[in-house]
Amino acid sequence: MGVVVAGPNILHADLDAFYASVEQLLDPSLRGRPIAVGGGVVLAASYEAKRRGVQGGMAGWKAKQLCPDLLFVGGHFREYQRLADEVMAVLYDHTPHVQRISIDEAFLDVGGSVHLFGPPGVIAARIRQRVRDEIGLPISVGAARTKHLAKIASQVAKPDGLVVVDPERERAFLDPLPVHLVWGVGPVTERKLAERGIRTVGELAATSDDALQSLLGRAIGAKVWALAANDDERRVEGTRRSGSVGAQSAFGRREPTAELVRSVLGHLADRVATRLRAKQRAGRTVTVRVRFSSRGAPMRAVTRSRTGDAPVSTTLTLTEIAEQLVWQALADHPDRSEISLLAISVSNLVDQPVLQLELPVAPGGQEADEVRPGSATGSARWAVDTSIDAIRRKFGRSAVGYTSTALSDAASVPDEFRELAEHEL
DNA sequence: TCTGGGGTCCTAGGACCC
DNA sequence: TCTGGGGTCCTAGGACCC
Repeated sequence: MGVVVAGPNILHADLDAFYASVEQLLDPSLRGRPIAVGGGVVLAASYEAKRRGVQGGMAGWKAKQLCPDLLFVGGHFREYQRLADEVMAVLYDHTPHVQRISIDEAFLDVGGSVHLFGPPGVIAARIRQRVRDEIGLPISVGAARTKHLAKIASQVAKPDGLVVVDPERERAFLDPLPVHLVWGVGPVTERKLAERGIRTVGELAATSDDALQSLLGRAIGAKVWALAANDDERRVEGTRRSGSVGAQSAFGRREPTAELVRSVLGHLADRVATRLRAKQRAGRTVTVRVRFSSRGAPMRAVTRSRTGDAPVSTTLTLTEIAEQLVWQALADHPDRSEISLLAISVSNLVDQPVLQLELPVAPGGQEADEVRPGSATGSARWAVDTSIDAIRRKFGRSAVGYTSTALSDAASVPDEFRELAEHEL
């Protein structure tokens, strides 16, 4: 009589060097060559480039230094979305329990599918084959008993591989791996652990929970320890609704003039508010971020936020609040003369159906509170915004809007890239 | 020649309430 | 003439993820 052990029913499927692989798919002359999507900054690098030390997020000039024959290609961002959606459709063919966690990766629970398709390893192989044959992209898959193990397995499987972690071999699989593969261990935590001589997951698991909590903080320490100890109870869920909506823009070193601040924030507020309205959401908290540029030293960013009583989703109101907050942040740092990035984020989201907002002015709503959708100003702004939304749906984003395109020359990333984020996963 | 854009979660201190 | 303890919300900063 043996103990029944759950099978490796959780799959983590992760497209390899996704943007770069799409470019190599679309243009066969790029195959086998070190390429990077982007320019000023590397958004994605092919494996040929990664082998030479090029990494995502790296400055373009640095990547070129490491790999002189690196080829920069502009991104086909709409293709990324389309192809990733096709891949997800293949995943859904094998189970309805798919949790997409980014454009190019997802967890699957195939426990209910084994009677149809065979054991998890067979399902994983089948998925990889179909994605390769039907779409033309390499995808790595990890199969294990928990999400954490499956995720690590897919990382170990890369590029273009499959790793199944047999439930009896989990400890042997985990112990020799480097700590940075544990979810939640980034560069800072990795360094702190290394200072204590902790480099492998096995060493991490052998450290006491208390010691980790005092080293890393209560929550992080407990979480990291639990994962290293192979105690992961998380289930594959549906895709969650996001708790905030934001946008940012980097524009190089600039003096924060009223014109610059107004035009950047107008553009950002337009993007954020449009997305909020499309989701029928609005948020009570507005947060802005200002990144100061400084020569030599690492860049410092500060945030300022304000939580109001009424949820915001109109472009003009969001612009006004953001402007006040940015000037507040600038006033707090009179020594800094140049900034390089502005961001707006709206959180504390609530549902705000269109119908509710189209109701007549609420009693007492005529007062000065411009934020309140029931007020005269709020209604007028809402009406303007929904008209613009409708025109754009019909004729495209550039058909009408609040702000000039003066800044688009300076934009380092095409709007298409930003739109990737606007697509609901 | 520094470093894109979209998110989540945690911490710590303070205000405020009971 | 001193001061409890818990809970919630807000703000700011930071680590981390893709």
